[in-house]
Amino acid sequence: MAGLLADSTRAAMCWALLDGRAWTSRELALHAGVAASTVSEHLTRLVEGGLLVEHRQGRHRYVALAGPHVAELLEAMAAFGPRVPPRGLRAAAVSEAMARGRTCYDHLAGRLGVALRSGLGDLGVVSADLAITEPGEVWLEKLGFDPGERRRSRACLDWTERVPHLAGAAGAFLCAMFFERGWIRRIGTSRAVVLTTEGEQGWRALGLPGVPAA
Amino acid sequence: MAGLLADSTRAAMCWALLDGRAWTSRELALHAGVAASTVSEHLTRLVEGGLLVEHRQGRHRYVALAGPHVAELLEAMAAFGPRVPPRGLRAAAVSEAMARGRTCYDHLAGRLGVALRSGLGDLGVVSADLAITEPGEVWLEKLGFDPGERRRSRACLDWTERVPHLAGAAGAFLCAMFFERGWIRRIGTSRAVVLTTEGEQGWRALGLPGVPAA
DNA sequence: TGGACGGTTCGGCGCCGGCCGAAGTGTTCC
DNA sequence: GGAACACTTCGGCCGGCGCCGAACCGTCCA
Repeated sequence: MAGLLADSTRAAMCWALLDGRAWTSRELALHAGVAASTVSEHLTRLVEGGLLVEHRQGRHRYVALAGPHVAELLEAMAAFGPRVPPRGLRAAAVSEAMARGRTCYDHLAGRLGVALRSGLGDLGVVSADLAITEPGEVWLEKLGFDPGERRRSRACLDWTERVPHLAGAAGAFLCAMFFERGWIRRIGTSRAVVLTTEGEQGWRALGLPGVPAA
Repeated sequence: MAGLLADSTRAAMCWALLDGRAWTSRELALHAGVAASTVSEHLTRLVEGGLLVEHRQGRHRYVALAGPHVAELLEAMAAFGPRVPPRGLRAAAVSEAMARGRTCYDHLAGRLGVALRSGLGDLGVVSADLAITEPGEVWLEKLGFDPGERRRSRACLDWTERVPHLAGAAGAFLCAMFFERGWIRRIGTSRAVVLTTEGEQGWRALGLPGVPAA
């Protein structure tokens, strides 16, 4: 089973899927730099292994991570790997952008994610264990969080910061809200995100301390 | 990095080390059914990869898991694997014993571990998020738990039950206490454990509901 | 000071699996 | 209907890696 993630090409594909979107087979082939036939075989194995789910539509085959648990497993494993410094100016810039803030499947990670978590902790919305407190639930509902969703939040080990951050339903909700309100913006098509000026204002308006440096 | 766990021999070795003890190179070779030279190479790679730590003593080389995080990663990955039914009566018996109750590195897992967790939840010792509550802390201290230890408990995804159970300092403390008081006993030299009759009495004496079936 | 023993290093064997290109299937668009 | 396109299947190549046995190095014990 671990063999599924052992291959560098498959790992690259899963890593790309961590942006939470569904990719087409061709896109993954381009991204991974291998032939379409190779990707096809890999995808079949990953789907059979339960790591990915597929969704066929016309002549396209869309694949996505099978769920948040897969994303969390991936980031947890990445936290193990040897911290290889990126080679080249361009790679270093990309790496720095990712470390600053990024999406992790459906929630925020990187320094931005950690800042959000610690801010929520200061506000008393979540406990030190990343459980949502009762006042925190009220606070979230005011923002539009549906209490019918699973109340249980989840910790997700941050790949760059090596610190847990907020995942689960609440993490996904806040990330979506940040996007909707234009508080964060993707850098190109990557997973990296930046806090916009509106985002900084919103950050303060929520009462969150310590606006993260841009 | 994931390649370290991809090989079945290395996986078997790590799996054996999940009992929390330090094994010698020879024992692992016997267990895995490969030559000593092969094990030696595997161990070197696993140690370099940070999954294992070694401790040389005389002509022996003891290896153990590098920490609880490794154990949790292993069980989390095992929870993914296809539930292969064991082949043969003997294998089925072993599997059943493991599912009933076992140690997971330094804490309890299996149905016994899950029963413990839910019992602690009913008592209000831990929250639904497996965080230790304030009354829970008092409760644990009465049993001899050192509050100086990290208060943060950890969730560990149970391999057989697919449900999180109590790991971390509190989980390790309770498991050690159960052993000391003779409430649980290892079956042979395996990770599987059984609740003794003293254990059943103790279970009730603690006020835990639902004594797990023997 | 031998011999037994645990562990390591090295050379070589064999298999597994990732990769590609070519041919084939189904879909969409003109 | 035909052409372009996304994807799949198949055969074959090749590199990597797990495995072993043999030789070697230290440690422990008589």
